[in-house]
Amino acid sequence: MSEVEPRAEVEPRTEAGDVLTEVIMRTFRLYGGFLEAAEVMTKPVGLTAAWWQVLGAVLREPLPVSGIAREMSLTRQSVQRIADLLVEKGLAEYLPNPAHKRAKLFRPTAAGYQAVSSLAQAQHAFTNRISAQVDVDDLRTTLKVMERLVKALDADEWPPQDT
Amino acid sequence: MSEVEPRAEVEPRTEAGDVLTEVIMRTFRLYGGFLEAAEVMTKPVGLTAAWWQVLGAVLREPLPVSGIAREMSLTRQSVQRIADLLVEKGLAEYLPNPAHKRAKLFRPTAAGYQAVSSLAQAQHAFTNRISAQVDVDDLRTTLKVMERLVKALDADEWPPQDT
DNA sequence: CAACACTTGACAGTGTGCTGTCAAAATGAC
DNA sequence: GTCATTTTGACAGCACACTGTCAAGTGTTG
Repeated sequence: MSEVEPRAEVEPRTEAGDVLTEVIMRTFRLYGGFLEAAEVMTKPVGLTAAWWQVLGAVLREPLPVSGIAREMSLTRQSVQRIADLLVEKGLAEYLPNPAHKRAKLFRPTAAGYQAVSSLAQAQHAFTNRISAQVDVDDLRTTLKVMERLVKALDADEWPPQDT
Repeated sequence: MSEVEPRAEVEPRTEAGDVLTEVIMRTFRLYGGFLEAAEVMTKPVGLTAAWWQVLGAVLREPLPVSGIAREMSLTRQSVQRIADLLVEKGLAEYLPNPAHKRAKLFRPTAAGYQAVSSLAQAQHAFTNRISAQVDVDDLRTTLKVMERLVKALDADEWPPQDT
């Protein structure tokens, strides 16, 4: 066929690539929609989506702030701010950490547990309601594809070609 | 069957609901991943993901800031800030609007067009690369499901039951 | 034309996440 | 035990999107 032209090489847009572009746009819309739904759910309980997430990370066992950040791949600083707010609102508390003098353990209070468990209710109602409107097998396929995509993205540190 | 117990009614967690919960978590991860990819792509061009989005909205025809905001369901204020920055960087400009004295028309400059078109290249390379790692039919199914979910979310303004 | 409602840009403030820097505490190597 | 490295919390600053308020401009209606 024709020779390679290394400079003017125009990327040819595959069909799969076009579908993925559409998927990406839906991902953004869904992200917004799910976030909004989370805010609707959390409002009556007096939380925000972010607080819910942080509180949810320490339901099973207390963790230092930096540990929470690591577990959900956020920065210490973001989690710290929210954790302080949660303590201020009485939904969580800091415990002395026998293993580390600075890194106090973070844990929900009774009020915190109660808020989260009532949110779990709302969340199940929500996911049941929405998922009832799609084919379950297709939904499983979707989950499988999304897992593949997450993996592909993680592996795609955009290796600068052949270096 | 058993009578209705309107108060203590515990939501029973359907299987589809559980799958959707997983899908939601992947949605958040993918959102983060795609956003990061966009930032990697835009950095060499001197843009950010948000700037790209705003610039992309006026490729075909100039629009006032409020029109852009409306088209991409953002607030006027967010778009205004970015539009001002883009003008400051010489990537876009304001034109007098014959139809409205205050609402100037926003449009990319030649430099802006060039930046966006080079980004289109990078974006195609990216989507081709990633989409090659999943089954195309499954990807189409995913798109279909996501469209259904977007629709379901939009319709789910959480109508307070029967009011 | 006058009075009204709506749109628009400007300005101020909030929430969420990020990066960067610093010092104290903990850890690991020697 | 000592010293360099890493982890951690605290503090400061930035990007992005939001809400709310105000005045100027536009349009609609009587």
